[in-house]
Amino acid sequence: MARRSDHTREELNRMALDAARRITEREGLRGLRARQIARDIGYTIGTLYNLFEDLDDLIVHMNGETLDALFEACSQAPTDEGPEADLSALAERYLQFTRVHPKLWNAIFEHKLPEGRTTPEWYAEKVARLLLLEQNALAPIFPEGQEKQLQHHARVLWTSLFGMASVETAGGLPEGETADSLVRSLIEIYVSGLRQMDTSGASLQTTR
Amino acid sequence: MARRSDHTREELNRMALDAARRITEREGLRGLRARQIARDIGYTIGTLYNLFEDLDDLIVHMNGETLDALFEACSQAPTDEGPEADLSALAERYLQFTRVHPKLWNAIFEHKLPEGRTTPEWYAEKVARLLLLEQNALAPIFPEGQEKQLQHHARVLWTSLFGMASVETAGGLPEGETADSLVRSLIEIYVSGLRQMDTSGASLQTTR
DNA sequence: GGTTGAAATTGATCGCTGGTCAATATATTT
DNA sequence: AAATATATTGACCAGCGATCAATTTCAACC
Repeated sequence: MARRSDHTREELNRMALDAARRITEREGLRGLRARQIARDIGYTIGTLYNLFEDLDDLIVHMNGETLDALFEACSQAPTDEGPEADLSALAERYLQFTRVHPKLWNAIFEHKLPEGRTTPEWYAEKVARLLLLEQNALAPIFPEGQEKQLQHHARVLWTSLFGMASVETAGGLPEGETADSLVRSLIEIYVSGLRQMDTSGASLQTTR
Repeated sequence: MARRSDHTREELNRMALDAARRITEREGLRGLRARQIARDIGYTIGTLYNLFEDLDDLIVHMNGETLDALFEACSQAPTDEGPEADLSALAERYLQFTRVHPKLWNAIFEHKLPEGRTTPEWYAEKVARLLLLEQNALAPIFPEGQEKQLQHHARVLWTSLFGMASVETAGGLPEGETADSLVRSLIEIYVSGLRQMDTSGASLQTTR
């Protein structure tokens, strides 16, 4: 009952996170049990707690990998066909991911660390990286030196996209309505509104 | 060890939901324990399970009351000062509620019923009722007979508002940015975009 | 007023959970 | 070969949600 050297620490980490992902995809965060992960990778619970501080830590790492996969999917979108097209393409990839991996994606927002604990720095970076994609797609709308406005409006679109995806995965849309259709209107109308403000000089106003 | 008749069944229900709400406001859904609720109302766990089917059932009822409170708060907003003003006022109430009761509001979306169970009918109605407020505020933009478009665009704004509130309560906004500021841009720009489409006749297009 | 049946309340109990840790076995270093 | 470090185990703990037989009280009826 001890060192098996069947796998390196890195391999065990991989195996555990893969197992956790499989369970979460199938049963959601609610069905994720430390004991099941351990069983799935052929080790005991003690070994699992030698790899991760606790279940929260493991989930944060799993969610980090989900953010990576989401970024990977979103990165495939073209970035040179104009703001409306680029934003739409980006949103399409995003929503496709949430539709293929609803429970995995949900886990990112369902999971709350206990009072007083915060996500590590690298986690915030994975989140920020995604927002940058939106920002880049929207950038052509704004002249140089309006970074603040660009960031602001990119965030408007990004948080809205999140809301739509969230409501869709929760089954909160009626028959005939989809997140795609909502986001299509959002991009079309919001961006045209932005352009309008731009030509009328109104975009110089602060976001207050 | 039996019938105390200190309280009616209705009173016990109230007490239990109040206790659950207090705990959730303080510690979040994660910290909500059946035993603690029972302790707080001065009864044992068996009695609690005589009142509610299980913890999920109790949480659904608690969330239902949160939706009621949210509706109450949102209903206070004026409804006769034009779409932009009404939508802004509505969003303001909404966001104020999420800021005063972040964990309670979060519980609505954090809580997932186990596979195969669905929320009761009255719950869906409480959700739908809120969306109707948004729809009413937006209605003046649309001529008679464009109910479908109205519903669609109201949903765009409503899901976006949800996304912004959600990101804010999760602490996902940087210094200097707030859900209010995001939602202000959204309403201003989206509604002006809608008006634009209207006068150009483009609003006749389907939402596809 | 006494009897009876229904409803409420209790708390021991169950199977499970996340998490700990002394004991043990293997690998690595000396 | 001995000593040290590390990995692994699984019994163990407190606590969880949930169940239910036993008990007590209430309400209805005669």
